[in-house]
Amino acid sequence: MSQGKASASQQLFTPVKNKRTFEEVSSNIKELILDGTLKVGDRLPPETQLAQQFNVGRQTIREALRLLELSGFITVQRGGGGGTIIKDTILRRISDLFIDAFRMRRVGIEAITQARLEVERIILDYALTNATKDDLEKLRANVGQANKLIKAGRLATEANAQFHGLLAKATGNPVFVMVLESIMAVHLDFLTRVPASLETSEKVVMAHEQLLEAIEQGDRAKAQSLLEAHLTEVRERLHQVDQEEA
Amino acid sequence: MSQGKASASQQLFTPVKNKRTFEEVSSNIKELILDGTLKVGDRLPPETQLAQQFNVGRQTIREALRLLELSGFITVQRGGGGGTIIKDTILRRISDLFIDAFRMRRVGIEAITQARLEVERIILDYALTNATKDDLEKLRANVGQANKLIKAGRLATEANAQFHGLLAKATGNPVFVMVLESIMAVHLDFLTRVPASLETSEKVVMAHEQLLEAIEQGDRAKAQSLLEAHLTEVRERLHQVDQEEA
DNA sequence: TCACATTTGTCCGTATGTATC
DNA sequence: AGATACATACGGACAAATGTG
Repeated sequence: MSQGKASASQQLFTPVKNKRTFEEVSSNIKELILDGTLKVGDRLPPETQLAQQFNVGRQTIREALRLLELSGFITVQRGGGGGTIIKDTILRRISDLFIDAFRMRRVGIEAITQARLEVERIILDYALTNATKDDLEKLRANVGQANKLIKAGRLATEANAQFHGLLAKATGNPVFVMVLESIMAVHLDFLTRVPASLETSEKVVMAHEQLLEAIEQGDRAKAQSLLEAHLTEVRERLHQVDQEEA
Repeated sequence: MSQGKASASQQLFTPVKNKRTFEEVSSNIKELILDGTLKVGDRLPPETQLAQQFNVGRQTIREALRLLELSGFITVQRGGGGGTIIKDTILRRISDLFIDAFRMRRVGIEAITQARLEVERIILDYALTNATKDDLEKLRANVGQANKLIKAGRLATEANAQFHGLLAKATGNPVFVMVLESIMAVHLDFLTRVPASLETSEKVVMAHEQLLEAIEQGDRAKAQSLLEAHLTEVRERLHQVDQEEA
C-alpha cells in the first residue's frame, strides 16, 4: 500500500486481484447478508455445493467460512441436518476481541472501571429522557427475575449484567449498547475470577431496584448518585481481588 | 475453570474435547502470544512445520491461522522470506467489526455522531487534566503536519483523524482510545462517501489548532465549546450527505 | 537480469466423526 | 439401530508469489 505518486498522486490502474480467493468468497457472502438477500435464519448450501457454485475448492470455502464465523455472521453446526446458518453474533465477537485487546495491552482494572463509570453516566442521562414504557417494563422484569433467583438461593450474575445492557438500550441509541457491552465484557471477564457470593449478588439486585425506581420517578439527581454509589462499590470489590492476586 | 461444587447439579467430568482441532491450535498459539512467549515481530514456523509439530494436517493449521489473523494477532505474507509474523492489529479488527455491526443493524449516522460527541466530551475532560508534555507535543506535531499538507495543496484527512486518537491517548486511559477509534472508524466509513474538499480539510485543521491552544492554556470552558462547535460542524456536513443519498 | 529456493495459496481425493431421521 | 447428510480432518500435489544469490 501507500504508493505516493504514479503520475499525479493518483493510481491509474487498480489491481484486478489483490484479495485472496477465500477473502473474495467471504466478502461475497457477507455482502449478500448485509444487503438482505440472505437473512438471519437462512441456511447456506453445504460446503461441497458452495465450492461448485463459486467454482473453488472446498478448502477455500472452509477458510471463507472461518472468516464469516469469526466475524459473527454465521454459525456452523456439524452433523446431519446441520450446516451453516446465518446468525448475527457480531456483538459477542467484538466483546471477545476487546477482552483479547486488554490482555494483550495489559490494561489494568482501574482503567476499565473508570471508562465504564463514564459511559454509564452518559447512558443513564440519555435513558432518563428517552426510555419508553417498554424499556421500563423490561427493566422491571429483569429486576423481578433477579429477585426470584436470589430468593431461590441462586446467583443472579447474568441477569444483573443484563440490567445494564437494558439500560443502554433504553437510551434509544444502539451505539451506547455496543460500547457498554464491549466494556462490560472485559469487566465480567475480571469478575469471573472472584467467587461470587450470594450476598453481593443480592446487594447488586437491590441497587438495581433502587436505581430503577429513581428512573421511573424521573428523579435525575437521585438516579445519578445511586449509579455512582453502585459502580463505586463494584470498583472496590474488584480492586480487592486485584490486590489479592498481586 | 469455575467448577463450584462437584456433587450436586455440577458436572464431575468436563469433556476432553469440545473445541474443534483448529480452534485448539489457534488458542494454543494465542496463549503463547498473550503470556509473552511469542512477542511482536517474532516469526512462526512455516505451515508444514507447524503441522508436524502440532501433529495435525496443514489444512487445520491454515484454518487456525485464519482465526489468529482475523483476531489481529498475526499477519501473513506469501512468498520466499515471508510467512507468519506476530503483529498486533486487534484495534483495526475491532474497528472493522464495528463497521460491520452498524451496516448489519442499519444504524443511522445521527446515532454515531451523538455517541462520538459524548465520548469526545469525556476524552477532552480527562485529557485536560492528564495530558503530559509528550502528549501535547505530539498533538502539536500533528497539527503542524496537517498544516504542511494543506499548504502543499493536499488533503489532511488521515492526520485529522489521528488528532482525535492522540487526544484520546492523552487521557492516559487506553480504554478511551479503543472506544473512540471504534466509533471513529464508523464515522470515517461514512465520510469516505463524501468527496473531501480542500477547504473543509483546512477548516478542520484550524479547528484542531484552536482546540489545542485552549488545551495548552488549560482553558477548560473554551476548549469544551470549541470541541462542541467542531463536532457540530462535522455533523452538519455528514447529515447533508446523508440526505443527498436518500 | 535471471534462476532458484522458500512459503503461502489452492485443489482434489478420501476417511472419519457427528447429529438427525 | 441403521441410513443419511454434513462438517471435520488428513495427505498429496501443483500453482503463484516473493525474496535471494
